Amino acid sequence: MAAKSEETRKKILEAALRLFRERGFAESTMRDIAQEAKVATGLAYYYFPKKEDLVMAFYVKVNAEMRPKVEAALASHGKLEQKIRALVYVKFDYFGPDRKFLGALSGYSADPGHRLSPFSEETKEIREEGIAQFRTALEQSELKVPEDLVEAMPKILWMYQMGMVLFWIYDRSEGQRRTQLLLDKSLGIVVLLLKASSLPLMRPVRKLILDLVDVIAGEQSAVY
Amino acid sequence: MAAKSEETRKKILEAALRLFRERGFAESTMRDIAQEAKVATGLAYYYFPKKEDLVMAFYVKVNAEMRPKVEAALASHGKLEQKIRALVYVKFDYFGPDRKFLGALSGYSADPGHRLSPFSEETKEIREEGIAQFRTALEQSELKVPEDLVEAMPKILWMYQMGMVLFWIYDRSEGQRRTQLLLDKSLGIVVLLLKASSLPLMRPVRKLILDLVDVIAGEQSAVY
DNA sequence: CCTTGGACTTGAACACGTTCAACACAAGGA
DNA sequence: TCCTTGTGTTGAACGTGTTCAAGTCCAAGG
Repeated sequence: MAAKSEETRKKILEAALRLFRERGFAESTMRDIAQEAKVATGLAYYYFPKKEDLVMAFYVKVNAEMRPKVEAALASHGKLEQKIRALVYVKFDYFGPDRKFLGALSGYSADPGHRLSPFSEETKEIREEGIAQFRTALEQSELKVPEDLVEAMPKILWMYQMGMVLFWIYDRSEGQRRTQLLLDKSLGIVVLLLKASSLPLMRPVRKLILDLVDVIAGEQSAVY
Repeated sequence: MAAKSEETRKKILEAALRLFRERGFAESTMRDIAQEAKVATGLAYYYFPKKEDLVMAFYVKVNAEMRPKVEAALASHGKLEQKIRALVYVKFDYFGPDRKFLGALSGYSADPGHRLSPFSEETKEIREEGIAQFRTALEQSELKVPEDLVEAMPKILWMYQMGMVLFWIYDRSEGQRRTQLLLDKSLGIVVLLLKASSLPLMRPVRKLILDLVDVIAGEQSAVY
């Protein structure tokens, strides 16, 4: 009966997330987690071979739970700027209670070789989904994206979002005011640049940006 | 006799760096290091309370050793673009043999709360020195930097450099061609933007950039 | 009903970062 | 010369992530 197994796995994951939220990631021992789930230490490892895998599972879980909200954000009327803002805020809302716990991990975020990095092979699926959100937002908007930028643009916006989230995670200002400020000040420019990008005059600039995206994105992930 | 103590410290640090280079950071045990230095494990901790402190010491050491080369780079004739490039290359040259070992650590780089992060309180001195290098480069150049940007510009260039170094660390292409490409493609724009920044038309853009720098740099470091 | 194979579960054991109580030793001071 | 003080130095011990040999349990085949 696979259901039983699934049950156990869930029990362990929930115990882990409970402890992570209460005490933080580093402060929660695998022994603690197992005990909280009322199983032997080894069993936690049977389902989650590394402590990191618990985080990975958390990431997948939150991503799934966010999906409806994301769709709602995309379905809402409003200009592109509003939609981008809405997309970012969905993330803030969902990660909100876990901001501190995320901070403990996000050390890894810069290292594309690390499994938990948003740029890693293992997070690829989630990343693609995130990029697709921005593709949809762009398609829905009345904005005319130049042919040569169609592919890269969603990636760029996703990167922009990642920057915001990263900044937000480390933002110690009360209520993360600073992040809001940054978002307010930067989002306008981003959209402005997007609009300006289709000007004929901008052709060389586009070429340049694309080159940069190419160099940066080009196989610059996975195993180190 | 303080000299004896200093001697021991050096012996341990050298053993550590030797092992880090040979096997990598994670693969070198504190026990290994102590043994390589022919001392007890505890003694390594007497001089370097955390394994990280060995890395910190490495960072300080390299920074000091780089200084003459940096000065040479700054003293050389050439346009601003050449100097920036020269500054970046000094770093590549010095960190070259340790690129892999740096990769093992630089997970921390995104976390300003982590001691080893280039944005942390503990690396402040080294960071300031790095920023000063770009200040000098700017002063030496014939470029007229608008008054309101004088303070921020070196910081921006330093950030640009950090980006390049980070990219270089993770660049798995042969001889880090990709990084060279990125540098070639981006440096031109950077300097172009620098020049354009003094145009009267650019005043609002400058204001905006400064606001952004303010938000980002504003106390966004230190203890989490 | 017994057996067998595989999924599931256990707790002890290991390696590594780190801590710490204890000891060694040199330099003054009595 | 003995005592005191402080800097060096030692190795055992602790907590944590992780591994693993040894079960336990159960469904399916005989």
